[in-house]
Amino acid sequence: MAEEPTQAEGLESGLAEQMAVRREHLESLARTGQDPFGSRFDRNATAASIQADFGHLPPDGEGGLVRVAGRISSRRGHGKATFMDLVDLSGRIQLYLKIDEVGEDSYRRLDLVDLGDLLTVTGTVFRTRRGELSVRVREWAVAAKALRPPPEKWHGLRDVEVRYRQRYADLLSNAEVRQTFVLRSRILSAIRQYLDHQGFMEVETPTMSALAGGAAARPFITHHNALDMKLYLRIATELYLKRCIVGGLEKVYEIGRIFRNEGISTRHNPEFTMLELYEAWSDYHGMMEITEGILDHVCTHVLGTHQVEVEGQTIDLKPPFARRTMDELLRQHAGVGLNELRQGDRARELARELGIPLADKAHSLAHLIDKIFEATCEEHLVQPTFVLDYPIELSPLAKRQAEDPSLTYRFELFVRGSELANAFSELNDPFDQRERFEQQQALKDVDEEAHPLDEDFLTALEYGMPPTGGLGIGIDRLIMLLTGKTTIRDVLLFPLMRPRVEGPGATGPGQI
RNA sequence: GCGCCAUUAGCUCAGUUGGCAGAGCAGCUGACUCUUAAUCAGCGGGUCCCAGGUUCGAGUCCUGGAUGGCGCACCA
Repeated sequence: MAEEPTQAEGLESGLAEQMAVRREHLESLARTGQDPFGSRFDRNATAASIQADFGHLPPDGEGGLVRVAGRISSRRGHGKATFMDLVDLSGRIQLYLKIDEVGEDSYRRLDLVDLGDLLTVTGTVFRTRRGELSVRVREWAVAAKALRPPPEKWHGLRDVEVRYRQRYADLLSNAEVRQTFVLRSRILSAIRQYLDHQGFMEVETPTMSALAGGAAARPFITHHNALDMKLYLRIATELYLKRCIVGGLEKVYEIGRIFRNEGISTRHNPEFTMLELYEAWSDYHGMMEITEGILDHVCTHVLGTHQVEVEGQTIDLKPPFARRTMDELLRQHAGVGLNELRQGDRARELARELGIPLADKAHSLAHLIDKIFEATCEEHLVQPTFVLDYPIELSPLAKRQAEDPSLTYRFELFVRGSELANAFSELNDPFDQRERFEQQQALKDVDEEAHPLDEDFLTALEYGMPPTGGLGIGIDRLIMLLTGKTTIRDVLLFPLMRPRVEGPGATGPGQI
């Protein structure tokens, strides 16, 4: 071991110096016979369980023996006594180590512990003079040595780029980030629990296929070597799930990853998670009930409240939600109904009047109506609102209304001006479906996202699909709403980032 | 794809009019047996994102680039 800091060390940069110190500590630890990367440790307590089990311990009381493990986040040495904070997923617990109690050798070895190290600890629970529940350590060991210093202990890791690129550093230094992902997991469990109780079965359909249908979006393209064929990553699960309904599975759902080759924004990641469910013998009214049921269940069993706060707005998720037709909303906020928009160039004119920026490509009527709705109505839909009766041009897979063939039995659920769910009574008439596909083919020149014609899906419909309700919920946006986040990247563990170019100045992964 | 903004120590951030690169945390040395953003004394640590340019002199001004954030477009 170096007696004094060498010249070389003195010249090293901050990080290299700190890593060198940690490496020396690791080696010294190994020399004392301790494995700096230990093995299994059977815990009988967590930070939170200690609070729960010994919360009523009197000031002079001494609780039972606990075995806890976690990361050292803070340390306050006092010569022959030391306090440390140990953090696990459940929370934080203070450790108290005194030279008289752990023994001199063990206490000296504490010099080899650095912030960020993972420790296993055995000791009794007591209350400090200041009243804080703590563990009086009898034995301790380094279970894994941290060779890199953790981010700043008080502010945590703030640099958003590093947070997303090195999420592990974000997670280990920001407890609230850990809690967001715990909550996401619980919400997904609750959704599955609710649907399973309603008699739905979870299925898995192909992520790759020769045709990307079920939505209007540009797909990712990949290639299968053995078959030497082009494959698309799915943009929706819809068409496969409906094949399941044809096959008699009656009530199916899939919570799956969807891939869309589109731009990236605070609300868009190239891959995202979508819940789609289909119920035979139901319709879009049934889907409204299920949508309300899912949200009610999650609010009740996960959040414990129906009020969520996002950017200072309070959203009330207590069902039933408002129900408004698209035509009604357009008349109210744009001053023009659907029928009028369909006439001549009215939609295009209005879009221009509203100053809607239109891309260079030509726009289908459906697209223009959608844009006008977006520009005039969406901002008013803050509290949960089902928007009903979408025009047929926007909905090539939805059932046509018997009373008005220009409309479909479809709704979208809006919250805070953005779409959270989309559902319709599924089109089960193979003749109508073929016509709609053909109309989409005609749009191909103006709309590159027009729906492809799926012959096998038509074949399935020809075997007979029962009247069916179908529903899609964007899970990431739901999680954003329920966790109060305004960026999709805050609810995705590993959002897509452009790779760092290697070279001088590059701060790629592993170079924090 | 377009516009605006950001990038300074391991981390969180200051940096004036263009004039020697700063603080807190973390690290190192020492003191301290109930602290909790522990405290006290001392020390080290910089490709100021990269490449050019202007200037006696650039973290600071100009041009180009990289990455990111926000907004727009596309979309869910």
